[in-house]
Parts: sequence; C-alpha cells; structure tokens
Amino acid sequence: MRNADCNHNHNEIELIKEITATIPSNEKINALSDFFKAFSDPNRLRIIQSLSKNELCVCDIADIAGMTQSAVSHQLRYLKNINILSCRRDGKSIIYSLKDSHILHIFGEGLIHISEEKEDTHNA
Amino acid sequence: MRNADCNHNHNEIELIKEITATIPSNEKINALSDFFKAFSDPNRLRIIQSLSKNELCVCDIADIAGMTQSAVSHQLRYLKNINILSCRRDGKSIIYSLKDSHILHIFGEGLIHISEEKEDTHNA
DNA sequence: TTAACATATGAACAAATGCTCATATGTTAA
DNA sequence: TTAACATATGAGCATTTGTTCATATGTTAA
Repeated sequence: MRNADCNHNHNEIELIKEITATIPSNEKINALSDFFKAFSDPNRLRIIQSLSKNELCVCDIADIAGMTQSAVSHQLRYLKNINILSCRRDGKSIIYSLKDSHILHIFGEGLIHISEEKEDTHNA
Repeated sequence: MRNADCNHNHNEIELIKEITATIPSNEKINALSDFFKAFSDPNRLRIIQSLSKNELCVCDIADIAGMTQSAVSHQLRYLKNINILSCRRDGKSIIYSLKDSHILHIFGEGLIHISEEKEDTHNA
C-alpha cells in the first residue's frame, strides 16, 4: 500500500520493489545505527580520538576529553557495549582501547567528508 | 587542572598533552558528529540506502523506507542541511540524491564492522 | 482560475539522550 | 582492617530527537 501514487507506471513500480529489496533487515539496520551513534556525539568522538594511538585509563580520557569521570564512565560503557572499545584492569585502573581499525578508518572518512564540504563552500 | 592525579609521572603527563593536542577543534568535532548523526537513525539509514543507486522523489523514498511523507520530508531537510543530499525539482516532484560517494563508503564500512562483530560472537 | 497533486513546515508531544550528583564497587598500600 | 584511590552505576533532570497532525507552499492540468 503506497503512500501516494505519484502516477507511477509499471516499470517504476518494479524499480521501487527492487530498491526496497536492498534495504537491510531491521536487525542489521538497528545494529548499524547503533554503531554510527558512537560517532554522533562530540564527547564520544573525543574519547575515540584520544584512544587512536594509545590505550588509556579512565581518568586520562576524562582529562583529554574535558569531561567528568562519571560522564566518561557512562560513555565508555556505551562504547564497550556496542563493541567499539575493550578494556582490561591494571591495578586500580581500567585501561580502555579501540577494538579494531574500522573505527579509525571511519573517523578518517568523516574528516575527509567535512573538509571537502569546506572546499565546496569555498568554491560556491 | 586534572580530574585526578592517577599518580602520573612527568613522561605520562607529556604523553597526555600530546594526545590532547591531536583532538580536533570544537568546530571540526561538531561538524563531524553532525555528519555521523546522519547514520545514527534507522530511518535515515533506510533513506540513504534507498538513494544508493538511484535518485528518487519524496513519495518513493517514503514508500521504500516505510515512513510517512511528513517524517521523510523532515529527515530529508536534515540530511540536505548537513550536505549529504541534494535535490532538484521535476514538475510537481522533488528528486533527491546522495551528494557524494563518501556516504556509501562509510555505510559499507559500517556493514563490514557489524558483520565482523557477528563473527566475534560466533567464535566466542 | 481552480482542483488535485507533491512536498515543506511549524507546533506539540512522547521518547531517547547525556549529563550531574550521590554512592557503590573493587583495588592497593599502610 | 582501614583509608585512599580509580572506576562504575542508578536516579533524576534538562535537552534533544523524531514523529504526528494540521496546514502552507508550489506545480500542473483542466
């Protein structure tokens, strides 16, 4: 049942069916949006960037990201739950690190995108 | 002014300063998080995927993504504002399309990440 | 010009988000 | 065991988000 007809002919209706078939399952789409949500908050991006070259304890991350211990801890839990970070204990500290290289790759792609955007604005 | 001392020696304090220096400016971080926010919602991901191979009018996108005309229109405006989509008029319709290939590249990276996650779970 | 279509938009509202505050948990040194 | 440190966690709260509903805007055909 379509939202509106848009005066489509049969060919177009076929095309729309094909495109609809390419949409990933709800499960995948939800996993994907949860994953990208990791990058959708400034403080989480700072946390991720802080771990790009080194593993760090919670209080160091808090210091670098300019956040309170509690706020960082909540975000670290979130990032760990969606499989972006892992952690280990070292004495009194918990040391966090990025789980794989996709994270930094995606971070980099984002940076490229926004820098090209600036060029666009410049050329406009 | 540190959140806590964590008993750091001078070398560690140097390292933390260096890492802090790698954090992008607030302006960049905000642009970046806004960009990734595009991918952080299931319906927006469906919209993006629907446009991966074709440009489409609003009512087709609504149909494919399973959203109302209004909801789609609001999201399209958001995605256009953050430079992910562009549009043109064709008669009564407005035809939307993805603005560049970074979008699909990042979408694909996300898919790779969540599929590898599944392998992890499988191996665990 | 008018009617029908296609899209955009503002207001309102429920749900999700991200923080703070207080406190709990776990570790180490004395 | 106790005190100090490092981190985690739950409750509460303000803000943001994403939707719906009603309606406005813009286009085309009659």
